[in-house]
Amino acid sequence: MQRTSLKSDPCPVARALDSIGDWWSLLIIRDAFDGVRRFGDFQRSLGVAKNILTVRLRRLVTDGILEHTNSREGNAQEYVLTAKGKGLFPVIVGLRQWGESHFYGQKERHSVLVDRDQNRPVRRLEVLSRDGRILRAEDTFVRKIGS
Amino acid sequence: MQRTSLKSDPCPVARALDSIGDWWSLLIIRDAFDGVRRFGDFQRSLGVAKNILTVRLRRLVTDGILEHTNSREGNAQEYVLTAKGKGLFPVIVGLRQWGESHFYGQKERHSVLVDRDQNRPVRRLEVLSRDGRILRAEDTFVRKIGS
DNA sequence: CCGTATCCATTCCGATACTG
DNA sequence: CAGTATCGGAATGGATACGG
Repeated sequence: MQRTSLKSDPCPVARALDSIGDWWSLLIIRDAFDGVRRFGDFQRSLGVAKNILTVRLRRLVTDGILEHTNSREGNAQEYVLTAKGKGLFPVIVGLRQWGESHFYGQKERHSVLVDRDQNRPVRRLEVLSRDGRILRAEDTFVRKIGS
Repeated sequence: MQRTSLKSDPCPVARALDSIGDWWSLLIIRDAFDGVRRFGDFQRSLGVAKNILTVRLRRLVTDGILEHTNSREGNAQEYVLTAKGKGLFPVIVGLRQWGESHFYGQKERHSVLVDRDQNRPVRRLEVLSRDGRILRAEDTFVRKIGS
């Protein structure tokens, strides 16, 4: 039996996770946001086996999240986020802030995402309604379409 | 060799993914946000094998994301999101909106997350600076703390 | 109805050796 | 440097049978 594919799942969350819902992909994407571009740099930064990294990178390229610029003028090839890949920025930020809130003891400090302009931490990620209210899960529901 | 644990990784994203970075956990959490509470309902909704679901639920309870209310007055036990689990709301919304944007053809429609008060779709999730500007990845950097 | 136990196939992952 | 090839152990996933 094969792992169930979620590519055709009606839920957008499921389809998203079909692409990036494994152990390494989101970490690769995090590194990409931090400016990592080369195979060896991903490999050292993540401590992942090279064969695994190869497969993961290939998948991300196939799914249009990374672009493999092989044809740059006479120098090293790179993996760069596409527009689709950059669209995951709020997800990474959300994971980061959730991690900061719940996985560090009182004395243990962690890195912070900083706004370049203001040189201050980024505002906490919130789900907002059209008129700017902060929404919690209880304030929302999923309106199903079609079947 | 065992899978590398990320529990002590310096990066908050990594620690977060150590808890929820597998194929099923985020889908379970999505269902929990949608009001699913019982074992059998998760099982049917996800189509996951029961033994796997058992392990995943136990892990989520251990990590403080779900609470297993066994002691309710003489009736069925339930799995409910804790405060920590509810903190993943922006992440789920981010995944949902990213999935909506990139995995549906022009004619294929999808469900929408709706604000109960206004009965309108929730605002697109954005990363904001302290003064309300919309930040993109290029506008931010990670300030590392300690080593 | 809520799980647990067992079995088996597939996949994942890490280590290492190797190629261009 | 950027992968590919191969190997073995571990984890995952699905099906099914079973117990409370």
